[in-house]
Amino acid sequence: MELAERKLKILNAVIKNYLETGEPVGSRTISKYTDLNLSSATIRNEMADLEEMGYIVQPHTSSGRIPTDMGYRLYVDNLMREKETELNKKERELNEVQEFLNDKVEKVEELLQNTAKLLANNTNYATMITTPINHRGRRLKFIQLSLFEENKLLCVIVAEGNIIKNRIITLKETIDNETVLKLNIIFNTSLNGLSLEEMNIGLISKMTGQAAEHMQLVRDIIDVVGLALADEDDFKVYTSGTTNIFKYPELSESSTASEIINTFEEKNLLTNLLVDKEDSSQNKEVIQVYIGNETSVQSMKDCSVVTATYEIEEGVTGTIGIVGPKRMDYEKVVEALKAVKSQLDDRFKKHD
Amino acid sequence: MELAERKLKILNAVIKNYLETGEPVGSRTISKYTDLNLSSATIRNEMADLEEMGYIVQPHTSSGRIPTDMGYRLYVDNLMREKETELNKKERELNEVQEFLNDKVEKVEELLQNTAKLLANNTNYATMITTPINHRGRRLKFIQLSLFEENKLLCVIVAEGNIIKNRIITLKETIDNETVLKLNIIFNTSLNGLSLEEMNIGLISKMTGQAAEHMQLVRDIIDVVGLALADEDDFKVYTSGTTNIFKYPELSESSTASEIINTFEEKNLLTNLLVDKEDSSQNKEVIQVYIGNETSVQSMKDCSVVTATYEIEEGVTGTIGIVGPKRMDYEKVVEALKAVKSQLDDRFKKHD
DNA sequence: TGTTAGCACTCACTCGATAAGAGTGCTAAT
DNA sequence: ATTAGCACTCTTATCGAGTGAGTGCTAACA
Repeated sequence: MELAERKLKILNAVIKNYLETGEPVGSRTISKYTDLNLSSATIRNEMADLEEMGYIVQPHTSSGRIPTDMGYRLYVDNLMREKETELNKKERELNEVQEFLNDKVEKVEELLQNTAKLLANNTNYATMITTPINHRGRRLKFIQLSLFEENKLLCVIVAEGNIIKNRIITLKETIDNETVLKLNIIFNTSLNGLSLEEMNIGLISKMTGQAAEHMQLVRDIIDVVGLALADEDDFKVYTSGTTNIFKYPELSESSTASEIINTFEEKNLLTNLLVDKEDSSQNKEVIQVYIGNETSVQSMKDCSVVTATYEIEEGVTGTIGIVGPKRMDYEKVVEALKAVKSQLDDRFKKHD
Repeated sequence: MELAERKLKILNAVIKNYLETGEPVGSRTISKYTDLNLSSATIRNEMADLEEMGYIVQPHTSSGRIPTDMGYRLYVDNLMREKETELNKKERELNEVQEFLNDKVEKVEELLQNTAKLLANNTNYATMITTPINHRGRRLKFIQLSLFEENKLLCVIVAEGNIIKNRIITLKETIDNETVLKLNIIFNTSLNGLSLEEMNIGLISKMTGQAAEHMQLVRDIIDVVGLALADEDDFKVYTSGTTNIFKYPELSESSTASEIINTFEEKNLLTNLLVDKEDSSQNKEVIQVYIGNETSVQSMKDCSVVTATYEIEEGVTGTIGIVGPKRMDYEKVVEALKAVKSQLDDRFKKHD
């Protein structure tokens, strides 16, 4: 069934009003604060239709209407206008972000944490942001072995994208510095540019051949390198503004709040909010909105989650997420996410 | 004024009972569930005295009594018995901890996070734990420079205690591998074993003398090393079980809970809970209890904080903390902290 | 045929009154 | 010194009445 123009306008008005107030909205309100010039009785008829179609409901007989998940969906997909009229405001926000992000933040960790905080403060919702990860297998760029103690070998492993990992190998045999130098050369000439999968048996036997006396050590090092490349211990989720959810009565009830906050504390639960959409990779560009049960994370069933993917280079992406009540200000959130996303993209590219 | 034996017993009974139930406790309850064999009327008289002395109060006229902060203090300092009778139970817990901590946890980060979680699950309070930090200035143990890109120099800095940091210096001039080798030798012979303060002007000029063409670079590297040694970016606070506070009605009210959880989210606020006692270093061995306003962190005024310091080697310590309602089970908490502390101490010493 | 005025009805919410229950302080008796 | 007894206080739960927002439906209207 096609929705008539007028119905859409009314639905839009209902949702807009509900987003602001959080109270069920009645026919009289719509009739007054809308340019439709219709009496409340007419609005009532239309609202009854909209209810029958599933876009709005009454919390109890004879109260105003609130949007259903389906109603929100329609709003987000078709009704919502991004506030492109308020260009100056948008630009102001952009500048603020820009200024903030350019400010003496050297470490990625700090940058991301600050971004989350900025976003939380500006939106009044809970936010999260992941470190960027490489979806294609990581390649080894450089390796440096050094003997820094009698029997301890430090392996510094630099992967593509200048991701640096340190591993310490405790030696069973003693080796001299000359050997270390030799190993360095062997490893850097043989392994560089290879991904985990490409380090195969043939290669290993060839390398152990070059350093016959230290077969075992070479194997150990390759193992360590392999594990280090595969290891995603540098994948982290930063959160901020968790307690913002207390600003929304519908989420403040102790059991609800507890579940949500718990999800934010258990970072691995949080990633579920962010990964499932990696699969549906139709368009990473776009900002995704998950309403209520659409999130597949049970504890978020009363929330909406809006995510954006930022990409610091081909195939290396991270996710930014905002969690709030279903009646969140989608326009503002989408706008803010776009601003932060684009700044983040730029920022990384500059520094690369 | 000295407290008579009987008053102490009654106070103890009041507090014990309140810890369990969270409800104001009346004279009748005490009279029945205590071996004093006194009527409720007598208890009432004694309780009136105890109230006058400031150990207990009535939330409103004609209700039972609850302990004041002063009452809790007396309890913690003098009345509380550690459950040494229940040796088997204690031992069981110890074993559980031990088993848990020995289980395939390689990285410190994971170990600490797991410890926090274990403690939170066992106590039903919110927990936190800091990484160990060195209170004496850190010394440089080893440095490794390598050119891993045309104009990018990787500095791997190993400090005492095998704390490893990576820094990347973007070069203004180009240098060859030979120079890097030379620099490595200069740095390792000149700087090793020195703390930040000992890297003085004289030393720097001597070093730039040895590598005359690269004065600026040498200075830059020394700067980077200095910053890296001073930088405590590896100081982290891990938390767990924040949402446990919802299990206690007196903390569940949205505004109270929000403040507490917010403090847990802002890790730097949390450190305030843990550092102020570093000063009063009389006895690090002992477990510290902060009741209500004693914590100096405003948001924790309705909570008690119990902390323990673990030491992985002379001068390198971290802190474990438990936050709960003032009516927390102090005995259990102290016991649990002791168990975890000792396990943690051992664990690190073993691996060193 | 679409729109509107009018009206009866529903439901949540507030407020006050009432009753029950837990606990106290005080007095007088033991 | 201890205790029984009693009047008193304060909280909490429950109930009913009153109010207000909002609806659905019907009948009149353009």
